[in-house]
Amino acid sequence: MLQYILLGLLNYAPMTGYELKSIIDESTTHFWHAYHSQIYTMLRKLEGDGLLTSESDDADDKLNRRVYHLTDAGHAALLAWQGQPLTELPAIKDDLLVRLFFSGLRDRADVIDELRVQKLLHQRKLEYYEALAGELIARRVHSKGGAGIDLTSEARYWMATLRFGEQYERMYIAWLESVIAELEVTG
Amino acid sequence: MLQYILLGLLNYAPMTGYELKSIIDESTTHFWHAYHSQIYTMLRKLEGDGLLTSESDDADDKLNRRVYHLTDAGHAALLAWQGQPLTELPAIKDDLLVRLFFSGLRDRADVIDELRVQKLLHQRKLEYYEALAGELIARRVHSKGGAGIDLTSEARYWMATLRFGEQYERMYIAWLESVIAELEVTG
DNA sequence: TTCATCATGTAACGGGTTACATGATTAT
DNA sequence: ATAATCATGTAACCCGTTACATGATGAA
Repeated sequence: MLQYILLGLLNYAPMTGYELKSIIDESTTHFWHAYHSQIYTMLRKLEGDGLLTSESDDADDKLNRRVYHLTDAGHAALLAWQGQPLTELPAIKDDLLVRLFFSGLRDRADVIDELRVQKLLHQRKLEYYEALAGELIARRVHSKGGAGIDLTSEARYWMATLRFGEQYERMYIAWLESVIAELEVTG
Repeated sequence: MLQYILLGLLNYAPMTGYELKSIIDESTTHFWHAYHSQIYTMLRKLEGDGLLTSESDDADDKLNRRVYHLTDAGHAALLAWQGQPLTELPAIKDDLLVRLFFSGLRDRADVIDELRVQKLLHQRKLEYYEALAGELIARRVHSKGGAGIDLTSEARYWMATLRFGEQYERMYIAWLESVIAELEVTG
């Protein structure tokens, strides 16, 4: 999956690995994160496969910046991936649910404490998403000066993933509250 | 994480790898799945670490069934894991969100088709969860013959993870519907 | 007898995670 | 000066995934 994220971002503009990492950390990281060690390794691999080219431009650039560009083959690979729609459900892996599943042995108070910490973390994440959505909208208003009609097609999809994040966090918080309430009330 | 699932299940009763796999496929698989190749390998490892013992009982058992038991050290490891509460958010990895994020280049109709397929899959999953919840409740009613008051502490937590699954699917379906609606309406 | 299910393993490969490693530039 | 940030890599380890491999039992 990481390879398609890199191809997808480089389709917007040529970039260095560092820039790719920064953009990922502000966007896809919420549904697909990656370490810089993975990114640099994958960029070299994609270059080897002919999907990218790189230039370590300017002899006077002592930072060894390496700028990657999408090749025609890379663009084709991106389109090919998009042409094969997902027909399965993405799997969930969630440590907290595993822990909760086996919590029959634990002190109820300890379980409640852990759930309360999770609730706080999810509330913070929700606030972060809401701030991000606000920025995206502000940027659009600023560049267009009008009411919210003409999102570019990219921004429309970015907003959709952000709304997912918000609704996911709201669902998670509501669920945590219901579990906490049930554990608190019953003897 | 798999190791704690195995320790947690063997805390209920001694079992074979095959039985563990079957139980996982009906319970934790919704938030943590595992292949049989992983399970058998991990069981051997945990035995090597002294957390489990195994007996390939009965010389007349030609199926080579190997029954695993939790040791005292294994029980202690389970409690130690439970004693260190989660203080981070479990990461999300979701292919569909990656695909949607980069869908600006695609035909809107293709995107809508893919989202509709996802909606169907999530609806099926939701129905599956609802059926499972019904079974859990029926089993409780049957064993107690009365109104829903005395879930064992285990069943209470199992139901909580099931409710998570239901609410997750409902949130996902509602979100898909909103994205589909937005894509259908706008030119 | 043949198929589904029971039952247990190994091997190869790929991807994720942590740690190691180095050095330049910019702001305080 | 010194810390934060920019910038790029390698290596070891662990885990997940797919495929290979074998054989017994029970039901149709």
